[in-house]
Amino acid sequence: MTTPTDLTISGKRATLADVAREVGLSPSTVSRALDPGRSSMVNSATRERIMEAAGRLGYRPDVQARSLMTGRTQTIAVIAADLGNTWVTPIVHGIASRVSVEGIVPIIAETNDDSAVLANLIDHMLSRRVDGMIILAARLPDAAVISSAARIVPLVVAARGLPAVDVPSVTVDDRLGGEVVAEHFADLGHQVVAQLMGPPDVSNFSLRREGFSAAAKRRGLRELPILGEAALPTQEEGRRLMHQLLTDATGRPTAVFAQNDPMAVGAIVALRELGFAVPDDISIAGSNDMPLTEVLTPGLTTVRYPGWEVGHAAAAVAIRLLDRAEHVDSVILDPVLVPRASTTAPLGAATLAGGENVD
Amino acid sequence: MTTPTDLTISGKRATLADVAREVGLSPSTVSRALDPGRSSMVNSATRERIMEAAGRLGYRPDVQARSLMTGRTQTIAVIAADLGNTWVTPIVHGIASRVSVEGIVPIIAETNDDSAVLANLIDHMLSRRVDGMIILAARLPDAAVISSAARIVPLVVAARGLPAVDVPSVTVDDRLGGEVVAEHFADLGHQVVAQLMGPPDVSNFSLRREGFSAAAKRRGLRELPILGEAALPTQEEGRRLMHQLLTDATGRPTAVFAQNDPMAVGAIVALRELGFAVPDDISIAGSNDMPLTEVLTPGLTTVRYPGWEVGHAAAAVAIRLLDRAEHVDSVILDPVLVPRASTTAPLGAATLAGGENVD
DNA sequence: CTGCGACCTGCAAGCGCTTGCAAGGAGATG
DNA sequence: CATCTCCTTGCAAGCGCTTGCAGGTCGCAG
Repeated sequence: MTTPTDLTISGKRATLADVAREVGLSPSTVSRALDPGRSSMVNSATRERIMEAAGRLGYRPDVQARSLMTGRTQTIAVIAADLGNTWVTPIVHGIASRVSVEGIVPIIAETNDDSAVLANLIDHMLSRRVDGMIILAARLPDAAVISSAARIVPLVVAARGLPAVDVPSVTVDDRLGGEVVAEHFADLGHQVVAQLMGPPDVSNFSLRREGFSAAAKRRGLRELPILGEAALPTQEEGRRLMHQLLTDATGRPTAVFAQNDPMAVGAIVALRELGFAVPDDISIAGSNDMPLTEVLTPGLTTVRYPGWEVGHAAAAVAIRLLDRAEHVDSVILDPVLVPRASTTAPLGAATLAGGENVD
Repeated sequence: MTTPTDLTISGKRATLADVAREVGLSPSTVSRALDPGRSSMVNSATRERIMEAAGRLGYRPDVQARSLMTGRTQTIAVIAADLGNTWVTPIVHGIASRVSVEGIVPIIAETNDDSAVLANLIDHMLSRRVDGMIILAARLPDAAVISSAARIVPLVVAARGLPAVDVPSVTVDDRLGGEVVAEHFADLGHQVVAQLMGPPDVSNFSLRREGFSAAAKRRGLRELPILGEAALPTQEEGRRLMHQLLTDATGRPTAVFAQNDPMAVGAIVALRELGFAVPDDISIAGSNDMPLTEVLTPGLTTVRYPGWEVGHAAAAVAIRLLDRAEHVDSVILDPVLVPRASTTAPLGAATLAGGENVD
């Protein structure tokens, strides 16, 4: 370090003025010389001197101060319901990947699914003058809050569509996700099927239900009525619903669609407890393609949820928005079925007896 | 909205001066009235008027501008190697939880394990005047870079200790993590054990190795020599190493410690391919307690890695640091063994089907 | 020799907020 | 009634940077 100034933690950093003084020029000139966009305005010899001095003093532009003038902070807020949710991570990852190439950096916060917190957070982020905002919510956030925020700052909703509000969103076609599972069951030759329903106020689940039911009907499958809903889309609830289904249903399905992977795992656990074999007695499919689902026994048939892509696309939309695009269309990505060992063609009815005597 | 001003996207937001004008006071007074810490300086009646006007105008303080004066941006940088890594997520989550209660918000970025990128990112974050920095790296980051950054900004390294550099860190005792597995094997009565080694330049793995070997020796177990190392700590590499172990080793272990869960899964896959039963022929333990390891068949014995706690503690250390604490001690958290079905007492030599006669 | 761009550089006015200091007024005190 | 204090409020000077505008120099054509 050739820096003459104190480098301790409290030592002041070099400012534009320091550099200017060092080379005997005005701050304006230094400012221009250091900005690649305007450095052509300054004599190249001077520019050299300035850059040399800047380097020597360890000058680093102050992004805060700059943004005060320019109005851009080069930050984007990412507001998630719960960072602990497995589906959130890849989305955040995708966002970070996309924005980082623009020199924009994501600021993250979580709402814990509390809409008051969400409103506060939006407010806080506006205070921070973020250039854009991406909201990641499973449940429907307060539409009024969202749309009023959208009027102030470029905003995109990811993972969750917002019907009837003119805010661009990036979602996965959950309806299609349900359909492909039903199609898969039909292709395998199943006739009687059922769903294990997640919390219905989360659109992802209700859309999967719709898609599954519609495709099942189209393919002439008999779908047993949905007996109950999971309070949370967890393994425990999946297990509970599977028990309920086998106890109370008016018929027995040969294939069951659990609306996410943890619930599917719970369903498999339940079946095992009751002495049924998966997939021989009952096929099970889940959704999301969580890590390790492939190595479960049996490997879980599931629907891959392209989280990274959602994040990437959401960031791209946000960027287009803050580049003053008038209107940007929402993006809908396709989920894709990943068939594995937990689904297979149904055996004859005979083998379905209480579970003993398979094979 | 009673706001008379334009609310379109380009409309200016209300500033302190606007509020001051509205109530006919100076900006200074308004500033004081709105800061809970100094609002006692202003007459309570005036304060009421100010707050009312602020609310009416939809005034929101500009954090950027404020930080220009105060020198604090209320942000903390979180620099991770790769947001896609499963162990990173809970740490980030823990960090967010801790800092949010201080009104601090995390800014995240990833290095892709590239130390040039790391240096740039640190620079960039300094430009943004972050109040503190938390570095999450699996591999040893350049110590010079780290320690010079630490001189400028409160910095803590998480998940990874930094020997010989005076920078506080928050880590999990990986050595102990290895020990508890060896102890567990010994308690079950195993005599011949082995490890599947992860990339040795990642300290977590080399420490696990040390711990395991030391404890094994202490308990009188025979540990087969480590034949090779994983290029990456993945399932595929775990599978490869397990094959290699059974082919080349001078003896056959009855229990194997795979240094993380994906490798353990790979090991199980390999054993299944070779016709060995887990845990009856060979017990397998992993490390990290990833989601779903519990429902694998067999449930995977593993070592729980307290990621959320690491993040939380790292944030706490950082906060103490930026509150001008002179020196803050590093934190070391204890991993804990989660015994499940993939480990059991060894059977007699006779039952070791594929293997002729170990023991 | 005058005039006119082209090219560089500096001035000064902010961006929206904080804060040390001083000033004004109202009570309180001797 | 003069003096002192406490309580409120305003002034003004920034924090570190950008930017419209003006001023200066120089080369060159008229």
